[in-house]
Parts: sequence; C-alpha cells; structure tokens
Amino acid sequence: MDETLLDIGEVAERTGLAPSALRFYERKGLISSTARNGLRRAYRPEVLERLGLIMCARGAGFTVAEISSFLSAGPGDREVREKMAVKAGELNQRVAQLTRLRDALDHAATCDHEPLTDCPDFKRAVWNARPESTASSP
Amino acid sequence: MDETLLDIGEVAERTGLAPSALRFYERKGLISSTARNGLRRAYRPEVLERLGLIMCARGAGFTVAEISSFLSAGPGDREVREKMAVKAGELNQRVAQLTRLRDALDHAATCDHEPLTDCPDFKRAVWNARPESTASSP
DNA sequence: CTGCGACTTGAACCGCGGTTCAAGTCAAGG
DNA sequence: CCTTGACTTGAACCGCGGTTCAAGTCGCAG
Repeated sequence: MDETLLDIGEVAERTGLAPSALRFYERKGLISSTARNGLRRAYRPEVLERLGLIMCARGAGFTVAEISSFLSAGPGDREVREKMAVKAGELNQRVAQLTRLRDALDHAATCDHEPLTDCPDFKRAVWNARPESTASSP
Repeated sequence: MDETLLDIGEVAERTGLAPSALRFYERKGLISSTARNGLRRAYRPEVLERLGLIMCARGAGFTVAEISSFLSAGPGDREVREKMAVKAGELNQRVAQLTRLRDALDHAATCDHEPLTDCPDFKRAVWNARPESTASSP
C-alpha cells in the first residue's frame, strides 16, 4: 500500500472538516477517494488542496453544486469559464454591497439614536446598501 | 379606517416579497402588523422601510435571528451595539476574502490551464483567499 | 342572500448542507 | 481465536428560510 495515501480520519483532522462532510462531498462529486484499503477510503494528498479550495468557495457563499460544476471544468470549457467570469462580477457587486452595509453598521454601533431604526444617518446608510444602489448612483 | 394602512398584498407587491415571507417575518418578530381590518393584517407604511432594511441585511448574509436582535436594539443597549461593531468587523474580513476570491476567479476565467485546479497562479490566488490570510500578509 | 376573491390560520413540505445513528466490516493486537 | 476501534453504509434527522396547502373567515358586489 502506498504510504502517502490518507485515511479519512487523517484528512478530516488536517482540514478541520468532519468525516461526515468529507463523505458528503464525495457523494456530491467534489472529491474522490482514489482507492480503498479494505473498505476504507484512501485519499491522495492532493485532496487536501482541493478541499482547501472547496472550503474557501463554500465560505464565500458558493453552493456545493456550483463548486462541483467549477471543479469539473474541462480543457476548453468555455461554458464554465464564462460562468466563472459572471460569478466574479457578482462577487464584485457583493463586495460593494457588503462594504456599504458595513458602513451602515459602523454608524449603528456608535450612533446614540433612540430607536436606532429612526436615525436618519442610519437610514441613509442602509439605503445606500441596497443591492441596486451598487450600480445606480446618478 | 386609516387609509394609509397597507394590506399585506400591498406590502408584498411594493417590496417584492411574498406574502408568506411577510407572515414568516411577522412570526419571527421582525415586523408587526399594527392593526387588523377584520382578520386582515394592516401595516403602517413605515414597515416598507423596515423591510428594506431587512432585505438588505438578509442579502448580506445576516440570519433572521440576528436581524431580529439588531432591530430590537433598545435605548442604551450596549449589548447589541457591541454586537453590531463585531459584525461590522466580520463584514470587513468577509469583504477582504471575497475580494481575493474574486481575483482568483478572475484569473480562473481567463487562464487556459488544462486542469484548472493545477494552475499555479490559480492555486496561489485561492491560497490568498483563505479566511486566515486576511490578517497575515508578510 | 349568495357568491367571489383576497385574506386568515396551522401544519406540512421543500432544498440546502450537513450530522447522527444503527448496523455492519475490516486490520491489527493480545 | 476474539476483541477493539476506526472505518463503512444507508437512512433518518437537524436548523434555516421560507413555500404550499387545506380549510376557514372576512368585506363587498350583485
């Protein structure tokens, strides 16, 4: 047996993911165990890298299905690359919105307004944080 | 009856939210119908503003429970204000991470690497997008 | 009075992203 | 040999954020 292959417990420990999550990802096609040591999954070390990518994408709000489609991007796969570009654009929108919302929240945290929701500055800040206001500001 | 009060259908239409969602929010304490016209909910116009805030926060990834606690912020409610400040900080982290991820995705969309996951530039970009790397950049 | 249609309710259901559980299988060690 | 303990499976369950549905209740028009 190849000593470099990793047990599921090993992978779980190194990534911080639960074994159940790893099996779940495997069911969903995000990762694959390349061999079996008896019944047990044996993962190649590269899976750690892949899982890093997956965790990152999940953390950024991508669904498992999206990640799956991105990960299976073929050679000249125009389709997926385009989707990626679209996603990148969406991320930009999102970043802008979150930034504005943070500003609103910053104000909220420090402003002493009786019912916070009545503070005009807060209102303005929230208004600015609407998704649409990302694009339109004439 | 006060003509300025809004029917649930009215509110749904103006906000773009489903009536079921409005009732759901009401159950969760995010909004309240201030009167009943017979059985029917009657909303004050201010609810529109409040819903704008709610939609915005939901869009930014806040849970309904979080929003609820923020909305019920009392006068000198240190607790909640502090939580807001914390949330604002988290948003900053998130913005940084999303920005980095967008960079990774931008590269992925244009780079012609056989298995995308092997592209060293992509790997680096993803590596940089790890949540922890937000703080550490030596 | 008799619809009609827009509302009301609670309860059931959905997709997502996993977790938990019971029951079974394996390899190694005493 | 038999135990131990980490794995295996499928199926059931969970919280979240709602949606859908059946059954009931209104106000208003004809």
